[in-house]
Amino acid sequence: MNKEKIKEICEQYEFWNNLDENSKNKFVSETIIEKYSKKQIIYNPTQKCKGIIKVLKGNLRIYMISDEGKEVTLYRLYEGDICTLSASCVMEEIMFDTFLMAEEETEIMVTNILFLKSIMDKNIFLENYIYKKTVTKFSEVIWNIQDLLFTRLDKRLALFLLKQEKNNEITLTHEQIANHLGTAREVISRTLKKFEKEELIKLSRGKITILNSKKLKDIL
Amino acid sequence: MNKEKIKEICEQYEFWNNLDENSKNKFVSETIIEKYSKKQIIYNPTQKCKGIIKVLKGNLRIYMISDEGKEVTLYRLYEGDICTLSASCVMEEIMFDTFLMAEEETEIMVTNILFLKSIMDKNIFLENYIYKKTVTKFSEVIWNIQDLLFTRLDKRLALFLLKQEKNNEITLTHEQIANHLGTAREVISRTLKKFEKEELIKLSRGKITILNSKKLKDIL
DNA sequence: AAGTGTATTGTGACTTAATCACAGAAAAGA
DNA sequence: TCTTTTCTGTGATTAAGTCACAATACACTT
Repeated sequence: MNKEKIKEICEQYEFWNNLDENSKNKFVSETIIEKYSKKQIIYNPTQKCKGIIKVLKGNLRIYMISDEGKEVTLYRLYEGDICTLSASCVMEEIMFDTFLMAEEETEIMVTNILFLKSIMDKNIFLENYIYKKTVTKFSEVIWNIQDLLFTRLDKRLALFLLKQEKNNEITLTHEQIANHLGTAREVISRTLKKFEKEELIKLSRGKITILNSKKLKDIL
Repeated sequence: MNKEKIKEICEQYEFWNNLDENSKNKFVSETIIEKYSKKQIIYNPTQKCKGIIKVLKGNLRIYMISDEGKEVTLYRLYEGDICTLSASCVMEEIMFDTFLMAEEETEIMVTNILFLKSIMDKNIFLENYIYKKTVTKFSEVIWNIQDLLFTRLDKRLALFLLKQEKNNEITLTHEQIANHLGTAREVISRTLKKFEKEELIKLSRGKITILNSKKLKDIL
């Protein structure tokens, strides 16, 4: 019965109709559902490669770790998204190690990498699908990094607040915001304090209230 | 006779044997050789898409320009390298604009994009080749940016000097070095001056001489 | 050889952001 | 209520980018 659900989701893959009947069946049987709890690491470079992941519930963070131990978030995946970096061992072009963590209670569907490898040699449609998805995400990463390099932090923060806001409220800690924007918590705290002094927002523990979204937009 | 040379180079493409005879001939006839002088812009986003480029001589710089007009170099291509970003219009996944400039006297081979588009729909091997090459370069970009984000400038500069050195000499201006490392000229000048005071290098106009490469390596 | 213009380098002053090191406040748990 | 943990605030310091301009070296003319 679980397999039925898996099959249904697998059939949505663009390359699905380019697989032969045999491969289709094997694909489903080589695909499993896994559940992870908040902050649990799904994949790290010391483990053997995992395979293609599809997010069914929750969200994932893909990040790198520098020599000094600092993390850079490359991107996040949400419900319905596909992760190919967890299958990076089939792409010899990729020369850096990534980590994968569940940010929330998360449910994913994983297709075994050895199986994928075995059909990729015969099926270029699958290979192409993986590379295409990877280009999409890398393009996103490069775009974000250019923003990070060139846009002042107050602008980025203002934009982030406006994007996250629901009913003029953002329920995130400064730590979490810093993590999303790729900076340090203190910097966020200070900038938020500056916004508060200008009466653009009101701060409280774990929550930010937007008081003047017009002026906040002016920062952009 | 020029076409003979072009054909010869085209035959090295990995996807070549996956083209039919007709496409092979058309491919050659749709491929031309172009020459550019130093600092000449080969491609900018306002132009229509160019096509796949192979560098025959010289080198290219691929870069983005921020809203405020600042440049970020994504990567450079040298003899034998292939540029797929100049064909980014066939990859809808790419969401940023890039520029292409000849850094030296440069000779390139360009295959017309409209022709490529027409066979890409029928030929997944070509499509896959382009995506694969793009992943390779993007992987490099992400790697470089992580270095830029996390490694101190003096380290990166020391490494750069050691890499560029020929007979303990580097014949580049501070401006050029800054451009390679993605920073400002003043910062390079100051850091070099610091190195000179520590007697690691000797500075002269347009030239840097390494005096103590051991100590320079210690910085890393 | 002197004069002129351009490219290159040097440097002080200032700003932004990252980092370190705490202190204090708020919430959660026992 | 007391204790512990999480979150926030803030000063001090440092790295790097930015602005503005001075000083030098070289190339080219006359």
